[in-house]
Amino acid sequence: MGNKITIDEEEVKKWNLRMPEEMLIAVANRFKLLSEPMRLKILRTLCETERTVQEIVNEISASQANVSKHLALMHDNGIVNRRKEGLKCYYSIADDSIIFACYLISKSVVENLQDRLSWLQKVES
Amino acid sequence: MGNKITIDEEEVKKWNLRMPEEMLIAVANRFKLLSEPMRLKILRTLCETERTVQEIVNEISASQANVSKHLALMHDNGIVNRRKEGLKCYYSIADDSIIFACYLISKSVVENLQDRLSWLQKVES
DNA sequence: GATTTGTATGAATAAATAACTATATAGTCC
DNA sequence: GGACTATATAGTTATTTATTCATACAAATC
Repeated sequence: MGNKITIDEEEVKKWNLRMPEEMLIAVANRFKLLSEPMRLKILRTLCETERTVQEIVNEISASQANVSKHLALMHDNGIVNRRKEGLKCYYSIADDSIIFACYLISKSVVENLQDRLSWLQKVES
Repeated sequence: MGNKITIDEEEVKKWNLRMPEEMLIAVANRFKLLSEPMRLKILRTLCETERTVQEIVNEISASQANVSKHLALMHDNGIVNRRKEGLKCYYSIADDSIIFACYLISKSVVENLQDRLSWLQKVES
């Protein structure tokens, strides 16, 4: 029946606190990982369950080399897990907070679009 | 006393749903905005309250031109507000979900670092 | 051991962009 | 209008990186 995630707003504001430069760069790097549509597509396929490279290649239309490189990058940065089984290599999401961030941003982007649409409708009428 | 933000996990999983290509690109673009340390620094100064360009330039050490460009970019993408008052131009955060995302990712990055540290300590001992 | 299959990697190319310098714009005050 | 201040913009450079093609590696099967 739907688990709830609860977060204290006070805690959110702590992001505001001074943070060493390298921490900030680490955060920026993590965002950079999420800033490519192709990687978001890959992560989306991993939401349901782990997948092999080939499965991902088939789902999204992209070259094997490209998918493999993106997966390697995400693995190096600890946001996906790798599990080898014979020839196949299964990848899965290692960090749920990333999916959460995707959800937040998606929602915000949609709301933004909706606002612009309703504004357009007002202007047109 | 802290307000609580509550989110349904079921809803989070909806990110998983098919999403038109352009939406995905919009989400990626928003992440890209957050993927530069300099922009995170700027956003951080805006967390407390609105600020002028000069105030930001003084707080973080960066050139006026650079700060101005980053602000323009973020304004064009709707994540900061612009308010002119005479010569000065006040910027503020337009989209709180971005701060929330920063919080989430920061937390995850810190935990990740802590894990690596404790792993290192185990190895060393 | 040779072949096949799944995945990774190296080199090359093209595109995006952060930062800098110099300059322009725009509002304020004399 | 002229000087001054705050902000924005143009042009340039250097760096990063997504993608492609070709090839290497590694495990399984024959």
